[in-house]
Amino acid sequence: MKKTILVFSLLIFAILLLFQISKYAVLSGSLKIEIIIGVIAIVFLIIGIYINKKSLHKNGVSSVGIDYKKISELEITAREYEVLQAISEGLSNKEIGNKLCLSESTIKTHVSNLLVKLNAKRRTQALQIAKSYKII
Amino acid sequence: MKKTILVFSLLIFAILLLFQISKYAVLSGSLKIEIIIGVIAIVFLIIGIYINKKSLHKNGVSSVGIDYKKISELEITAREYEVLQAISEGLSNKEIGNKLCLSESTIKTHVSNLLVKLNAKRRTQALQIAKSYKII
DNA sequence: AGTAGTTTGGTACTTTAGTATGACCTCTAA
DNA sequence: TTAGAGGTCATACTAAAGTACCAAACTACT
Repeated sequence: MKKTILVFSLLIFAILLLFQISKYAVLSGSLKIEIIIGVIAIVFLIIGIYINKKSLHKNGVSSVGIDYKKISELEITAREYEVLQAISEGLSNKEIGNKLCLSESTIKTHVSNLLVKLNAKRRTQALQIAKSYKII
Repeated sequence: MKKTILVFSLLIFAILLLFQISKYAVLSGSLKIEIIIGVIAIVFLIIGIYINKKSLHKNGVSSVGIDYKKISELEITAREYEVLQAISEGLSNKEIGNKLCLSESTIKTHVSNLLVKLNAKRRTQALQIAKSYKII
């Protein structure tokens, strides 16, 4: 948040500076009006692109990162988290067991524990909840 | 494609017009330089935002929205898509039936069709595939 | 009016998921 | 050293999920 404020302050300052420079440059006749307008146009074109990209990142799908704090808050263990990730890949219990070199029983135990910790009734609901918590 | 060329031609013409108007307005002293620069800045800011949005739409799917083209490409019907969305909310077949005022049998039919169309073996896999296609 | 596609629902069945419980092992901190 | 936590696996069970049919009704288009 602080970074955003800093960036915007600098941006506004730069724009004001640009305005003043261009104004005096034109009045003193040291620069042609076409060049000033061209520079202004290019600068604001870039700013427009930048702002748009930012806003898309903000309310977009773009991954923000995983909330590791939440994972430990929910007391989800490393093994359980591995299983959760495998579930999100759409694997069955047997396939997860295969992938992690464990028996299907073990996976079932982990899944059961996960469902309790995530307060879910099904693995699909666990997925939805985990996503809302930003832990996958 | 023709539309794009037309839009760009008009845009370039408008920009050139703007340049000339602003130049003569300043030289004749009928408008203050600050106002001209401000207008130029705003216009190019908007153009920048517009171009960026266009380019995002162009190379693949827009990072924000849903790839509706892909949905129809996969021949997923409206009802099936509703069911797919309900699955992504972590609902069971019975709950989906409840939500859409349909029997569980009907939901099972829709789910089965969805799995075939998405080439998935399980609903969790369907979810993962649907996400990779950006249709949910 | 007939055809194709969608939607809805059913039965009967197999497979997968999930629960409950108990057992054994390993590691770590009190 | 012993209690606790994490991990592993098993059995037995119930509940969902998914498959494979079938059939009727309801569009929309020709």
